[in-house]
Amino acid sequence: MSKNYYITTPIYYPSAKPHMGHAYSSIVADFFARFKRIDGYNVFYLTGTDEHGLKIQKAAEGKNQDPLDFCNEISKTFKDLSETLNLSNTDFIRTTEKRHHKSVQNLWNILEKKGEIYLSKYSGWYSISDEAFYLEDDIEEKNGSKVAKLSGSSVEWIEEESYFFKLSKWEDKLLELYENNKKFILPKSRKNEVVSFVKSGLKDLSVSRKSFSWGIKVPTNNDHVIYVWLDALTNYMSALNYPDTKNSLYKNFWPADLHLIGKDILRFHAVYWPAFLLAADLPLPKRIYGHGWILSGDEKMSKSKGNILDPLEIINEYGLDPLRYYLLKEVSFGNDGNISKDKLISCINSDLANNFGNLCQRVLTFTEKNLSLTVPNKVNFLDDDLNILNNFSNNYDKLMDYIDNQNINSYMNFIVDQMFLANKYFNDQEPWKKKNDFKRLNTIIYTSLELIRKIAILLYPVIPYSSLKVLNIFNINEKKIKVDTIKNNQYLENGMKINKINILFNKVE
RNA sequence: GGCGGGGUAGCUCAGUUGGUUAGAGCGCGGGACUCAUAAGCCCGAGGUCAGUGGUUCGAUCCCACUUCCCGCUACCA
Repeated sequence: MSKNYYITTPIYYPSAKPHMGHAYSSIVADFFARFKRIDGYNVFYLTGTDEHGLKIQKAAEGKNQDPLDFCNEISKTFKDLSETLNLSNTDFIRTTEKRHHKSVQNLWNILEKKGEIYLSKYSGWYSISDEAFYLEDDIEEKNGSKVAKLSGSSVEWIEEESYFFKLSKWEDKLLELYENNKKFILPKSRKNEVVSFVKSGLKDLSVSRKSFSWGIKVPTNNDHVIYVWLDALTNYMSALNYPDTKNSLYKNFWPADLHLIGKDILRFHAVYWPAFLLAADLPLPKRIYGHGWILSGDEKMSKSKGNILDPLEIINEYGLDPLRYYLLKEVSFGNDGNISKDKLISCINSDLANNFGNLCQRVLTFTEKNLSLTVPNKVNFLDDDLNILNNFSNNYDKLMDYIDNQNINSYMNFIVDQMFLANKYFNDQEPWKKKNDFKRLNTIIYTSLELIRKIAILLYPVIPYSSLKVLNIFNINEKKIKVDTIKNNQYLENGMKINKINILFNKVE
């Protein structure tokens, strides 16, 4: 049986240009997608844009534009970002596409037919400027009019006809799901939040709006537009040609293995989405991972603070792979992380240039001078060689486990440890003093080349461009990369001609 | 307010199912080497593991309290 893996990013809301948070989600997802591919999986990696809703409609009106034209423009910036980030996504879905409309309306019809959706009235105190409803407790009387305590903006009583989804009905089933499937929501701290939220009681969810029109129409009542989250979440199935559940994409890839999302949209994915699917009697995704935010310094990036780090600017200045490497290694995955130029530069110089880049350089130059760029023959491993080479086979299962638990940091730590050890190995073996002992010299070089190969393979999901440059030394192209070859200590063919490379990472002064 | 998470070296973070000298990277000080992007390697300085009390032969790790930080507490997404 072939192994399949389906991973998704959130679909991004294109009310403004992409920022570091979008880049982060996408890069992390790309890391897993690429890893699974070199581990022999068929991978479907989906990203896209979520284009409906009042905000978009208003933003378009503000620019005197048709909403779709407006979305076309901004969606393209997200698509461009995918290219810039070197994402290996299989598809890019937009909720304004026909295939998605069909999919959402189908899901709606099922839910309505099953009696999971009913027509009623939504009412409450609404603040137009806050775009939010408030509870009785959250408003107060001021100068004779009702205002929201938090914002002080005036509220009015609004009643609107709306369809409701019977969310309350699924409370126990959801709790059961979280209980039986301990890793359905990760990290654990976020799971606790969701559980306590559901335990506190679920109310039925309003899933249609009459107050604006930019969205997918309720099939049985065109006065209503389907609630953006019911719309948006369904994208994960639309891309697999749902409602055609017989086609190979759907059959191979649904349910998703991993919905990777930011912590701010956890509830929609961990509560509403499984409830919709349960109600429609469809299989549930296997895992929801809510990652943290990328902060600038210690603060949330914001225009007023002037501390926004635009991913495109960073990439222009320092390159893509350094950014990818930084986000994956330096951010404690699951928690909020920091990025600053100083930290990025320090990371580039010490890890990429001085450590790994220089390792490649010293070994290759040495091979050039002493073996005319060929893989040595007559290799005879001693314990010193095997000790370090075997780290990869000895820790192989652990590495797989890290990936399956989204333990990116342990994975990265392993790589960094091997970089240090490889440099130390080369240092301790002092091949420059072994010019009279060819057998030993050859073995040291062979071992060093193997170490570079193994490290580069593990780095492929992290920094694909740079990894491929390194692997090209050994004529290993992208299609030939298989992660399990890191268990092989003699993958490199004796006598094979190898290719020189330029400086891999330039230091930033 | 309620529920949850957290406060570990100058900085960013690991870790301990309780057990002799608490870890890594970066930064800092010193040393030996020279294949290499003056990179790499070795050695070192630096922590009352937030505070107080308790359980225990023994707590950074368990319990209680105190204090500080953060998240969630539903229909903007």
